[in-house]
Amino acid sequence: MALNGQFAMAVHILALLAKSGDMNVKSDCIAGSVNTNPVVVRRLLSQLNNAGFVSSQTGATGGTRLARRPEDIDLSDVYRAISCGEVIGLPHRAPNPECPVGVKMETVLCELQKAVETAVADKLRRFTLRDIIAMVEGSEAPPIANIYN
Amino acid sequence: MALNGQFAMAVHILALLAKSGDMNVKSDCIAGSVNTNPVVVRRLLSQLNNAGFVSSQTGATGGTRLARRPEDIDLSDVYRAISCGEVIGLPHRAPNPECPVGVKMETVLCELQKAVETAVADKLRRFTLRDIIAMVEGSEAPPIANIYN
DNA sequence: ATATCTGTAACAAGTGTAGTTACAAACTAG
DNA sequence: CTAGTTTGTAACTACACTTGTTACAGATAT
Repeated sequence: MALNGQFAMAVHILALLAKSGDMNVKSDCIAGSVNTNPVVVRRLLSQLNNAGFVSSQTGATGGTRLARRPEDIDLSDVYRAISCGEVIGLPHRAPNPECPVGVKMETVLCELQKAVETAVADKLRRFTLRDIIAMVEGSEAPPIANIYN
Repeated sequence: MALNGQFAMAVHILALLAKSGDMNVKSDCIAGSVNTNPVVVRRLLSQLNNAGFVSSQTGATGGTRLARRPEDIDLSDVYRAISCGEVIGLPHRAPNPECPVGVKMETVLCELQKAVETAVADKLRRFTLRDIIAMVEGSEAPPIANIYN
């Protein structure tokens, strides 16, 4: 399974909150849309809260709402806030230290990893939450075409 | 753990083979450098063989060698050949079909996934196996600086 | 006070990867 | 042709990670 199904869920949740404006949305309600358990939602909301994207209230009329404007949240921020796995995973066991190639490969792969991670962040930075809800709302001719640049 | 530790290992192996030229390299030897089990190496070599990157021989003087020139193999090909997981994983459970936002999110996230996957491939395409061994060999001033563009 | 919701801990279940052993098939050398 | 070596692959175990679920304490509005 995907390491970062969490990221997809986070975007889903944030879009939901963005569309709800100032209203407090309950984890039960979110879970209904995402089709999962409320606790799973709250676990993720906890991370989004720490990152300052949302703010939650306990109690009878509690729930969660967006803490920033949708145009001020871009997906690279979200990607960073959610502890996703790395795009290019490095091996668990380090290479044989007695093999000169192996030792060098370790640093090369590490640089490569950073390069790819940067490319992903650059791409995600092009999308704000506002763009996402525009895509969700516009049934015809969504700005999805702009994705490929 | 990382879904695609396999990709890192594939690059390591291919670099090793590239440096060995026409010589057959045994899975035991590769496993020694990567620091893992020969069978794990052979499993991965099997995928690289299917993709046409390497060719193997059984028997006494057997082993594996590169089937193409290092400058004709780029890392996006390798990434595609190795069955890595997706960069952005989509949720296993589909969203609630009765939630209009959820349904729309599914397609938006799918487009987003494709966009990121494309960005990764574009970045990896910039590196051939020849570039990788240049990085491994050059102890000073490797072309790693070129990674960030 | 009571009802309701969040935050978090704890646990079970399912899944995937890595490591390992074992063995058949293929091939070379003498 | 026989003996030795190596690949290719199946089967199994161990480990780690993610998700789903239950349970409950703390906070808050009515």
